[in-house]
Amino acid sequence: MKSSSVFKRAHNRCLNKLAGTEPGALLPAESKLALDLGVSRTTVRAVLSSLTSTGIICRDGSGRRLARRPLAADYFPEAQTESTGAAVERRFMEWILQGDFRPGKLINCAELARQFSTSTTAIREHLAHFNHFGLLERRPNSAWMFKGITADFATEIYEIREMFELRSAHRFAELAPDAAAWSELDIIEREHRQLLANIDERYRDFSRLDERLHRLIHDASQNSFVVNFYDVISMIFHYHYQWNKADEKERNFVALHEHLAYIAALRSRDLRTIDAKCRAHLKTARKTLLQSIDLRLNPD
Amino acid sequence: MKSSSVFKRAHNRCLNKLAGTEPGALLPAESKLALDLGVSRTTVRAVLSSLTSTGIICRDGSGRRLARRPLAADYFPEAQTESTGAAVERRFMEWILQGDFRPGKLINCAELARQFSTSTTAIREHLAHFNHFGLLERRPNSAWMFKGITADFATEIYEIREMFELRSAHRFAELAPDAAAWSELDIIEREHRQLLANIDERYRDFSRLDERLHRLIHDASQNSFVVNFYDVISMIFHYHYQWNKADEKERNFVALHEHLAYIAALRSRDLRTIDAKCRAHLKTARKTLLQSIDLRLNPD
DNA sequence: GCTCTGATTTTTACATATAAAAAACCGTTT
DNA sequence: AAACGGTTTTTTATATGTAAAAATCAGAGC
Repeated sequence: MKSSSVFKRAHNRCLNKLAGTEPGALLPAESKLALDLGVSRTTVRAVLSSLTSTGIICRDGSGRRLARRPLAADYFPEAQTESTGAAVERRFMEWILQGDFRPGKLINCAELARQFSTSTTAIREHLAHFNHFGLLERRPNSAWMFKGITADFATEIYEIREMFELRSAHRFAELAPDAAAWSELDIIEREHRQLLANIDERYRDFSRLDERLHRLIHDASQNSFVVNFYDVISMIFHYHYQWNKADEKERNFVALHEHLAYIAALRSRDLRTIDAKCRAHLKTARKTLLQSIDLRLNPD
Repeated sequence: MKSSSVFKRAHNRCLNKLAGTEPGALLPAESKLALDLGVSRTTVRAVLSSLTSTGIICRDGSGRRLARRPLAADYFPEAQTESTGAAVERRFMEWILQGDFRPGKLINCAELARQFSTSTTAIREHLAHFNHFGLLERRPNSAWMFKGITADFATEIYEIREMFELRSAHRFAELAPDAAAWSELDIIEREHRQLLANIDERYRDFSRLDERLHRLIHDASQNSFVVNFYDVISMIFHYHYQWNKADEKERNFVALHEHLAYIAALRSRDLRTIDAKCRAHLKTARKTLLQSIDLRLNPD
């Protein structure tokens, strides 16, 4: 059966909205809330009905009013707001990064389903995702083969990444001066400087900023294959950031400066400079990833 | 329940092998046959047991002998050898190419399952494949959106294809002179010339040759992302070949000559010439695809 | 030892079943 | 008539069930 993660997520998001509302105030219409929370009116009604029974809101004719401010205890635990699919993908990545799986290892979904205590249907459907990422290879009527993450895999990914990012950076430089991307670049640059000013406490915030910058650049390619490919990079990086904590502050410090040089190059619109700064940064990023992989496969 | 397409395919392939065997001859061991037919020994035993009961083979101690030559009536119909998944993918492509689906059209899998008379599970699992190809967009808890095949989509694909194929062609030129790919290229070239000699009758065989040449070149990239991307190209082309029959002979004639120039460029190992010939051919191929798309979206 | 076949166990592919969520439908009210 | 809330219908996500196919086990013969 389906877990009610959509309901629970909407419920928590609704509480967040209500936290900024004065008690006694009238709530928006159901359809407005549905649009706002990104779910169907059916789910909104389920949430409102739940909030009524816990006494957070009360009916007033055909409308609803906030009865009291929501408390921390009114929220569903964060873990219950994750959909089964998202949980499978997260757990799978953690599983292959933490367990020691050599490339070539066979993975059967019956066993995985038992280990993750879900159904084989959910496993099958979501492992297909990693098949597309190149992490798994599906062999019909048989077990899946775990293929990476090896140094070769990283090299292949980076070969594509460099092609795509250079192309995207060129496109970025060609954007009209009034394009929204330029002001987003300004904001990102400012956040880089703020992060550098507090590097000692905030160095862990780098990865989110890294994602934002590179995604902005890739978006300029206007090519869905390029944009989708960044999802692969992003996923691989996301999980490896969690693994390799060695010299994290120093690495992020260097990367922040490389980003600033890259941003300046984009602003100059000089393709040669852009290529140079982009390549320099990607080279460092690849080195970091290869280091993480080496650390994981050959822990000292 | 699972269709026995694996069994039926193995059964037909086994009959093909037996057609070249003298009656009375001893069959290979079960495990040898399994390896040969690419299925498990369990399936081989099921096939052999079936062939025994139809009197095509007979037991001889612990071995088996061919009793009579197989007839056309002994084969399972071709349609039954297609797995459910493959059938769903093929039928879906035919459905979107033949029906008039404008980009943005919503597709729900419940309806598709009814139309294709399979289960929603099979539909869901295989539509995910087209999600990865960029033909569909999955919207959680809701219907799928059909995105292409539009002119924009073709342009995006060709942007990537050009990047990947130029890179692969360079790698191809750098292969050692004794690499197997060079002799495969010789064979492909010879087949091009043979096809050109009989262009009037055999022009339809071009698409298979096209696939072989480009796949050979992409393989030289040694990059699984590049190789996998060619699957997308291949699929799009495969279905559009079936659609656009206008000037087919002339188009294939031109393409064959472009291929020969491209092959000669690869042999010269001169990167400039390779780039020129590769670009020229891809430009024509893109034009053909765009024409097919236009023909489909705006039939005269 | 290795290779073969026969029998048993496990896994995969897919159909079916069902709660969660979306969508559609339908009077009311403004 | 557009917006709203109540109700009903349909669809999605996923758990469960099962035939097909793979994998494993076990004994026989060389």
